[in-house]
Formats: sequence, C-alpha cells, structure tokens
Amino acid sequence: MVFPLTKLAQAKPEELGQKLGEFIQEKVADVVGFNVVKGFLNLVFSDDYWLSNMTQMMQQAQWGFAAPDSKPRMMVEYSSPNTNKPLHLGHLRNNFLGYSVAQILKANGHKVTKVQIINDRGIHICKSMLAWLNSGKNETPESTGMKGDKLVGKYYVEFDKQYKKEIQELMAAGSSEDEAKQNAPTMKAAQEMLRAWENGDAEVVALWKKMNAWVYAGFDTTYKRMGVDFDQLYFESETYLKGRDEVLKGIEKGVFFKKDDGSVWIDLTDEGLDEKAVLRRDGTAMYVTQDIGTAILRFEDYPDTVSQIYTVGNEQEYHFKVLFKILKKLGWQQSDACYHLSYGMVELPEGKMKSREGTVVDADDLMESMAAESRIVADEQGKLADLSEAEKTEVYNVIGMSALKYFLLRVDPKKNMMFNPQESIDFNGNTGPFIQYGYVRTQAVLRKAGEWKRANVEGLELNPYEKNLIQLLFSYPEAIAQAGIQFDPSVVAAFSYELTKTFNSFYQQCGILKEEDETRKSLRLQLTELTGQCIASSMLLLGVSMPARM
RNA sequence: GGCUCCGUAGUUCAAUGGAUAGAAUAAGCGUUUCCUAAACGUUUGAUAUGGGUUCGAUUCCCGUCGGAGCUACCA
Repeated sequence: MVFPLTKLAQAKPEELGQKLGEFIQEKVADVVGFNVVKGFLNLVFSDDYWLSNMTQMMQQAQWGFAAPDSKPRMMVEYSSPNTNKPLHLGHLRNNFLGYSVAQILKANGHKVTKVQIINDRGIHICKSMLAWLNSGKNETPESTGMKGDKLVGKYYVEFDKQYKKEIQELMAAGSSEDEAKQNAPTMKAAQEMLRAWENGDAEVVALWKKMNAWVYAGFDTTYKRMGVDFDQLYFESETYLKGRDEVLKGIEKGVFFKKDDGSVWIDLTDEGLDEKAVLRRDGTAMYVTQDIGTAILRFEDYPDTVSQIYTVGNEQEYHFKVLFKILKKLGWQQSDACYHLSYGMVELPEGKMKSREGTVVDADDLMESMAAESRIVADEQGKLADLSEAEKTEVYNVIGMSALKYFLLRVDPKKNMMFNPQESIDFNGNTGPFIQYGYVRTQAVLRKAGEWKRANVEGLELNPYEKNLIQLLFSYPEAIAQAGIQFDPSVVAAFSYELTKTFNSFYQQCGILKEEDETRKSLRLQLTELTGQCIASSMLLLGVSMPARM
C-alpha cells in the first residue's frame, strides 16, 4: 500500500508503486516481480525463497513456538466456580478460554502458572448445608450415586424453594418484600450458621468440610473430562483474612480510610470511579477484600510474576477496574500489566441462562451428548468398525470435545455468543471435527507413504496449491504471537481452520502418493508432514487433541 | 439517570482505516477405477439508521433506533 507515502514523495500512487517496485526488485534477490493495482504494490517472491522457508520450518523442533521459558511468568486464573452449583455451559467457555490462553502464552515463551480461586466461604455454602440438614436424610454421593456437585446443587435449589415459600407466606401475612426477605426463618438460620462457621463451630466446620469435599470430587471429574487442570489452587476461606490484613495495613499508609460507622473505604474518584467499600462496619471482609488478599498472596508466592490474567465474565469489568486500581495504590506496580480476560455470555435462544428457571445447560450433560452425537455420525460411516469398544469410546470423546471446544473458542471472547441446544453443535464446516479430519488425513497419507526421504527440493517450480500452503505455514508464528498479545484463542482457531482448508484443497488437487516425480513427491510429503504437525500443535493450543483415526 | 459493550447473508461467526466485505450452515448443481466424501468444486444471499473526519470507513467521532451488562457494607 503506497498511499501514506504519496504526500512525502509528491507522486501519484501508481507512479510511486511502479518506482518502488522496480527498486525493490533490483535490490532484493528473492523478489522476482511486482505489480501495481490501485495504489497497492504487490511483490512476487521466488519459488526458491518459499522452498528454503519450508526447509527451514521442517528443521524446527516445534515450528511456530517461541523458546520455552524465554519470557517472564504470567499467571492465568480461570474457572473459579461457586461451590454450591454444578458447572454449566458458561463455565465451559470460561475454562476452555483460560486454559487455552495459558497454552498460548506458553507457546509464546512465557512461564505460566494456572490458578483457580475456590469460593468456599460465605452464606451460599450455608444454604446448601442447611437444606441438607433439614431434609437430606443423610444422603451422600455414595448412597445416591449422584456426583457430589450435583447432590449439593440439589439442596441449594431446595433451600431456594423453601426460602421463596416463606417469603410468599410472610408477604401474604402483610410483610413488605424486603422485610419478608430479611425475616424468612431459613435465611435467618443460614446467617446464624455462617456466624457459627466464622467462629469455628466444630460441627458446622465438619459439615462444611464434608460437603465441600463432595463438590470438589464432582468438579474434578468434570475438569478431567474437560481436559483442564491447575498448577495451584487458592481457597477463599484462606485468603480473605489476608485481604483484611492488607486493608488494615493500607489504612496506615493512607490508601484506605475509615468512616464514622467503622466501615473502611477507598476513594477512587480521582481515577474516574466511585468510592468503594473494602471492609464492612463489623470489620468483615467482602468480595474485593478477598481478591486483594488473593492477588497479593500470588505475587508473594511467585515473585517473578509480571502479570495476572483473570478469566471472568464481562459483568465484572467494573470490579476488576477497581481491584487493579487498589493494587496499584497499595504499591503493586504489576497491576498495570494485569488483565481482566473478560468474556461475553453464552446465550440460549430463549435468553439468558438462569439456574432458578431451569434453563441452564449442564456441563456434564452437554459433554456426554456431544460424545453420543459423534458416535452416531461415526457409526453411520462405519470406518471405526474394527476398533474395540473402549477405543471407539475414546475416539467419540475426542471428537465430541473438539466440536464443543472449537465451537466456544472460535468466537471472539469479548462477544456474547449464541448456543442453540436444538440445532446443537455441527460436525461439518468450520468445526473441530473438520480440522481433526484434515489431520487424520495427513497421517493416513504419511502412513501409506512408508519410507521416504526429505529430498532437496531446491529449483522446483511451485504450483499455486503448494505455494499457498507454504505461505500459510510460514505465517504460523505470527498467529501465535497475535493470539498471545490479544489473549484471544479465536486467532489460533481461525489459523487452524484456514490451514486445514488449504490442505484439503491441496490434497484434492495435487496427487501426493500418485506423483511420479520423486522430488516433487518428497516436497508434497514434506508439506503433508509439516501441515499435520501444525494442525495438531495449533489445536493443542485450544486444548483440542487429535484422534489417530476417525 | 450515569457508564460500558454489541448490532454484518435466513442462521452462527470473520475482516491491524485499504483492493471485488470473507467463511460455515441452510437451498440448488456437480466430483469417489486414483492417498478415508466428517472432503472438494460451483450458484444464490449481508455492513441497523442519519450525519461527520479521510484519498479511502464494517472499522474512528456525533445523533437515532434496537439488544446486553454494570452502577451493593451480594458474591
């Protein structure tokens, strides 16, 4: 594009392009031609230039990736669910996104620590505990065969039902809505239980430990199936006190101030935000307080951390603005580099997911139904007939998960996205299975090729399909870098898709094993090998694995 | 009320201020004696609206309309 230079050069775009083109062609050996179209200068590079690039790419151990641990440590937080409700579709987007960004940062050379904060403290836990005590009949995951998170979730719903019923009754008896909400006996009991918990009441703490353990066991099963993991867990029940201490220290430094009623605040009006409370009148910690404590603890645990990435929904943008400002004022300069990886909601055709209205898409159910769907497709094709049942199930799972992960990650994280359960998730077109299929194809060709040599391909003339493929493979590092800068896996997803499509086109148009010229056959096999590697490694950045067959 | 984000084919998604706005899906047509047709080729179809800045705007600025979110001593 030569427009920006026209003023400087005092020339018309076409003339300038012509002159520039002539100059570059003369000075740069790899440029063998050019043309000028409407102010755009297009340079033509020689086939040997592309062939030598290909040879170079083949020699890399992991083409596209930066040297491991060559860049500073970044911490990525994701998942962090409430411990009283099972995981749903929104959590899937969160987990896949966080895990993928961690992978991408690693590929960019960063040291990465994957963390999660477990929200195991507060009134919400007490609600499930209370309902279980009242009507649980000592049910356990073992006695009911339910996953622990599902069982606890059941009692959370039970509590809510009872609570609503009591509000109705109180309102019928003449209370206002606010009064009814405050005076409902179950809510009072839950608050009482929270106080007992905070005071270390042995019975309450024991129950809390028991039920939390159920939930974690359930979550672990789900995480395993999702294919995500964490390097370190942080528990809110352990960090909220640290948060409070940091706030108390901050008062002395003049960062926070105390109001007459004893509550503690920070004034952020100079930053364009409001005043924000950080400790209640009674001195107890709030949500932000806990986050302050957790953030500082993490910086202390991993002093080489230059940035913390928080994978949390976009409804909390204000919260993180506040948090980062507070950290800055407390003297943590790293907060400038901290980033709220804010993502949009997954919407259903009928609107927002609401657990109370039963319109949630459960994570376990969805993953299961994706695997079931891929089983149906695969059985129709009958290509896996000779595999054992266990091997088949493994393949179905890998395909189902790829469809799901790719579906959620190919979209710009910042945007809300639509999920239609009826139409479900596709296995054709711009999808995970399409890309897996392309990969399987590369492996099948290589398998059938048997022994072959990487011939010196210098001097070959490239056809457009070969050239497109090389050019695209050559741009792989750029895609990884851009995804890292923008914290955006969709960039990688787009690359994988483009690569697969380009390979499929090449595969269709150019015989690989049929090619009679040995040198050209070697070139095409090399391209096939490199493409397979890049598809697999790029999809691994999304957390998607490749089946050997499908 | 104030603040933030979003609005692109029937539908789901793309496009560092640049070339003829790309894909997928749905619908139609074609391609398997040749490396697995979950593939390939091909036809139809879109920038909510009115202004502005610019050689050039889906992109930046202002207004209108429509959608979502935040604005707790909740988490």
